[in-house]
Amino acid sequence: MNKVQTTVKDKKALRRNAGTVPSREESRLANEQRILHAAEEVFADLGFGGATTSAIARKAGLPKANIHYYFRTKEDLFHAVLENILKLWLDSADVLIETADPVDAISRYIKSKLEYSRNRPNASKVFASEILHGAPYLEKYLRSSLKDRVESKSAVFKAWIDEGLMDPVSPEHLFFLIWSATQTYADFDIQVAAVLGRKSKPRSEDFDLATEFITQTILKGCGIKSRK
Amino acid sequence: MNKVQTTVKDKKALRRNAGTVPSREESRLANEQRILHAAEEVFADLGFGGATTSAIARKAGLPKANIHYYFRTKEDLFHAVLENILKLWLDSADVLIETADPVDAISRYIKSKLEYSRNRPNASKVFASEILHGAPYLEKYLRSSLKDRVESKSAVFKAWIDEGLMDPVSPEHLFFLIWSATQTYADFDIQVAAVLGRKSKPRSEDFDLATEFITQTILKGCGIKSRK
DNA sequence: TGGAAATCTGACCACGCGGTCAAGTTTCAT
DNA sequence: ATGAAACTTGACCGCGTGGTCAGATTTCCA
Repeated sequence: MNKVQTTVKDKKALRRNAGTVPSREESRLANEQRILHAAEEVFADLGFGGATTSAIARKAGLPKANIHYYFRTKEDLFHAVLENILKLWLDSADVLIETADPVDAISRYIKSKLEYSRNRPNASKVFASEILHGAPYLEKYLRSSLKDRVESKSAVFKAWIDEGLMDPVSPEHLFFLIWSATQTYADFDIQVAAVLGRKSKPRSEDFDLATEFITQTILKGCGIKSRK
Repeated sequence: MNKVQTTVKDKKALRRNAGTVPSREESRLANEQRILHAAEEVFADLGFGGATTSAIARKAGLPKANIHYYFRTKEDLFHAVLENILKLWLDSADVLIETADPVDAISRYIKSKLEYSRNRPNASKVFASEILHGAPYLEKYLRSSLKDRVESKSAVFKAWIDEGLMDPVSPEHLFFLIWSATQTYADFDIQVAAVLGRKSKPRSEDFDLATEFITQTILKGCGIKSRK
């Protein structure tokens, strides 16, 4: 009862002795991640308006008040989820550089977009839902960062066009086509599954076929040629 | 005060004399339409969970209780909106018939899908939002009517493939491509507008360019040939 | 022209929501 | 060892929501 150091009434101390107790910072980060993950799922299922903080808390296995300790308001939490997703979105176009081989670069881009749809469907849905409902939070970002990004990557397409490596298509609309064609397998997975007769989610082989089909159609449709 | 027949305290009677009073049925239908229209807009903006019946009532210019007189619950109203939209969706694939000219039929199909995106963006958004969030109401329909529809129209594509009029692509995935490529101009109009530097909505000329680009890319990408 | 049926609406209600708070417990630098 | 700061959480609150209802008004046809 008075063994000060070794008493076992403290679960944390027990785990610490097993070498598993997280430090303050570790557990803070871990909790934030749990909350963000749970929130992503709930927002994807119910939308911002339909989601409740208590549903998120339940899914994260924490009391509701704890959610509000880490994220002041439901809106703050939603924004944090979106920020997380944006990073993934931005980086994917990095394969598109002027000196790359067009066939190679575009194939990779489509492939990575589809892998994202397969691996992070909830992230894709939250993002889609935000834009669908008028992007009240993201609009600024869309008009600045994304627009700049697209402009700079459009220059790559234009260079390829000048080199005769692809047909003179509108780079912006080509982006819209690639984005929509690939994200539809995440955002509308229920529809895809229904049409293909899958029980719930599209299968792995459906994604493979989609990759093949979209890649071939766009390469051929835009007359994209290899340097080799 | 006792002029029984001609008293003017009754606005409806006044209008009736001007030949404009709607009958009971007319006004019922008119009200239903007003409510459905307002609801479509609010659901598109806020999603099912974010929409409120009083916001819908305000937009329709009717007291909230009246909304509940015509549609018992918010869910009933949402379903009514969806049913309305489904009709439009189903009919659009009618141009795809075996004896048609492939280039012609697919061009028309893409064109009509894009016109729908331009003219009824809110309808498209409500539909998208429902599927995005797991299609709790539409799932049955997706797995039956839509699947049947796609299967029967896939047969048309297969016949064309056998005739050597197009490459041997997966008809289902071709549908996914056409749907996503065209609907993105309604569902993600804010993103399209932002990237193209438009103030709010994409312009008419953006839709024209999109039509041209998508049609050409898919025709060429799938090697679709004309009978002529 | 009477009165049943349909339509309209202001006032109301129970409920669940986002958010707060005070009283704890745990951590950790000193 | 200490105590300030960080974290945890059950209990609570005001508000706006979806939905109800009773009573007034209008329509319509027998």
